[in-house]
Amino acid sequence: MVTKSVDEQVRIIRQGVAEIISEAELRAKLALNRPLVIKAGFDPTAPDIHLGHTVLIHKMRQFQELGHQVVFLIGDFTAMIGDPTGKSDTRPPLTREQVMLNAETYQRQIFKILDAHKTKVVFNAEWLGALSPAEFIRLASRYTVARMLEREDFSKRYKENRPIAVHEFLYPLLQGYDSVHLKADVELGGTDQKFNLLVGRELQRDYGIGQPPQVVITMPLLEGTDGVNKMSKSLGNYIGIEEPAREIVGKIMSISDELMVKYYELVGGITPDELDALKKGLLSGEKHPRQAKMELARRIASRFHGEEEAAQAKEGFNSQFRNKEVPKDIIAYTWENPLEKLVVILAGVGAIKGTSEGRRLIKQGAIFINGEKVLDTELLLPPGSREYVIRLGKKQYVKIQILPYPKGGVDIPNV
RNA sequence: GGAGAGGUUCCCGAGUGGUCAAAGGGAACAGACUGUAAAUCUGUCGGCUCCGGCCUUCGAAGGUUCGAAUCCUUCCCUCUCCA
Repeated sequence: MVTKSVDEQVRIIRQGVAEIISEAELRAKLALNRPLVIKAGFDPTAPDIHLGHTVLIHKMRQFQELGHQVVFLIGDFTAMIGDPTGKSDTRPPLTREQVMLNAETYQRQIFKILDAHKTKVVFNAEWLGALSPAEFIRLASRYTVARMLEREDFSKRYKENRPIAVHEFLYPLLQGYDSVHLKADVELGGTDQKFNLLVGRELQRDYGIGQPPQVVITMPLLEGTDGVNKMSKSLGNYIGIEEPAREIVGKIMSISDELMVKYYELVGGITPDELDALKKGLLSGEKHPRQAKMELARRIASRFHGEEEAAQAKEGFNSQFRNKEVPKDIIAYTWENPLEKLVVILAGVGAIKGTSEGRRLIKQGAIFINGEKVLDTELLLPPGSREYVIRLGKKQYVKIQILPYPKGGVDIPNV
């Protein structure tokens, strides 16, 4: 049921978007007062999704809350051809099994944001796989090479004499054909998808779907925790939504203040009014950025792990970093050879990569045993009944108990 | 089919016989400063180390040499241009 006025809807839809092509057309569609078909496509290449992916999903949720029909399209057909975006390494085409497995993961994860009952999940192999070669050629004939080269990615590569594989031209066409098939009213995508989304518009017109072509809405790409590059697994700057709550909280607390506002806007799940209030509060100094960030962290953590875990994560974070307390649940190890070097033990249990790293950390004053800074890189750890609580850097803690030789007889020096 | 360019440490990229574990930048890690902010500054950044060094690395395999990332041979891979 669509209940809100066009103006109200537009205000919510506009939150955080990069571009709407065009807003007038969007208004016209909204004025029809029927649930619109909102399409967003995802490649099932990622085995699990991170916060960056959820930008689109949050936008979908807003549409869903406004009473529209969101369609979560899994590009299983396109994924089996292979990834065409020249930026990444050529990926080996996925097998049917991998695609299905990844698709399942998607479904498990997206419904933490979307309402499963109101979401239509579709696979494009269903119709793309059914296209005959003749229909395929017909589809390819709808677009010219010159127009394809309008795409920034293509034209740049073309000018720079870098290769463009023929099948890469098919990608926008296939994606656009999805819009034809689904009779999409709106297609959502990242800003990097703009060209593809526009092709969908043209194809809809060309095929004549009996309604005005889709409105294109692009969303900004969410920067990762480094604040510079777009969030991606390969860059290691991502926040996975299935990561432990404490990880999510920790990572969000480490982002910059500017980025925090963007996160609020794109994945915070808040209304335009709430966003305005937040910005004002930060500007006037009424709201401390740290407090706002913690609220965001808790918000996001609780979405994926529930209130309770999020609250625990928050508490754990505060006690560790604010009150400088030793966290409660640190990994405990036992070590069976007494009189071993600390660096060897730490490497042995996997807390560090190798003894060289351990020596480096000690030299840099980053290792503490029971609160005391370790100064000697060759320090031996004597056995004892008590566990050593070892801190490495600011974040990492391990507990290690050194077992004495069963027969005894070894001198136990003091630390 | 013909001509040419190139594959260097996590990434980009310099290096064309010894002074090369290999410039510079980025990432990463640590320290200072803090709100575990960000930014900035400093340090580390192949492995091992008795801190003297030792071992392994420059697409792969051989070879020349006292000595090779650098020269030769073969092979694998990537790219461009011409047809």
